Amino acid sequence: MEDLRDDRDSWTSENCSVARAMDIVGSRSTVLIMREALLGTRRFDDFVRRVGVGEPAMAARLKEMVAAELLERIPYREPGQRTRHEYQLTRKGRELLPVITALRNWGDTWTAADTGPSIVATHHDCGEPIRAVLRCAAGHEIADGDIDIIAGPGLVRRD
Amino acid sequence: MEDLRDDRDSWTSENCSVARAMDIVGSRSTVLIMREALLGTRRFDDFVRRVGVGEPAMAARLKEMVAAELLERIPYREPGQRTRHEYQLTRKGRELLPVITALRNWGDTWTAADTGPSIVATHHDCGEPIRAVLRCAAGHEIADGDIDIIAGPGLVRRD
DNA sequence: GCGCTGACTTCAGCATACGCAAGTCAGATC
DNA sequence: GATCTGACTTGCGTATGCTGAAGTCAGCGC
Repeated sequence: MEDLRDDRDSWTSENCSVARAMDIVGSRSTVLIMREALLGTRRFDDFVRRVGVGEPAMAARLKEMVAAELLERIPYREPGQRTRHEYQLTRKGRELLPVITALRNWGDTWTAADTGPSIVATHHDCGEPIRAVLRCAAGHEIADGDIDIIAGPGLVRRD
Repeated sequence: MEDLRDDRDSWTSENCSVARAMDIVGSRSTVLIMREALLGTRRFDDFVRRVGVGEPAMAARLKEMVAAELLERIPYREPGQRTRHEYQLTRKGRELLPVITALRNWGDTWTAADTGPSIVATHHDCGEPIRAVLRCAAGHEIADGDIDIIAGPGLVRRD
């Protein structure tokens, strides 16, 4: 099987999933909102306070994220309160957890404060810390050089 | 063990590894340059052509990334050519692979073109496709609700 | 029907990111 | 010493992201 890296100029980066993903979650505040949402935050002013971004920016970001279907705007009502709206993660949003986790792992390793990480995600069943790792569909763990890059159905070749 | 999500307002998001990571790799073009670097690209004009960003932006980005120690600027010389410089991944840069992979997985699933993904990373030994997954240090695979969030040494509490 | 509150919106103003076009610069080839 | 080329830099103009301060709006409690 030919490895695409051997002839990098025979194909283009049109139709790149990384680029399309970055068009959606490419800004700093969007990622930090996802971090908070994955920690359970749902309300506008909690997002504002915990992410540390201003109200206008937050309103704009949340609107984008609802449009991108990362979040859903859902009415709720507490007893004796009027109807309000909260922002719940969709499945599409929840599935960004490996991205955020990988980012947190990397940040913990390479940009750590001298005090160490502030929070640790652990496995509920055994208490061991959780990391994002590479694994193949057969269950093997992937070491650094063990990867081939092959053509998918959407590859755009150049000739 | 107390789960920090139960009392989200008792601690702050200062010292957040995700935020610090985003300060370094938070822009679209930085991520796309990392994608190319992980595919083996090393030279200035190859980056310009393959990432699809202009020369001024590329020069600025590469300079930042060298300063952030994601890339190293290394002199090389081809026979009959003058000395030039290429950009090689450092270990710090190479360890962003799980982040990029998680992002590509997510993009393939949720933003796919109708044609399907353009490239697939496979395990060299068995040929199966590779994904970024969550795993705990004891080797268990992590399902969606199986995560606790506990305090790390660097947590900043609010009182 | 008035105040309160959470959830926004509106309005400057600034900083960064990017594009395009053109210019520079160093050194190997001729 | 003129030419060529890869690797940038300079100089614009535009778009996006953010901040801070102030204003709006929809009800529930009184």
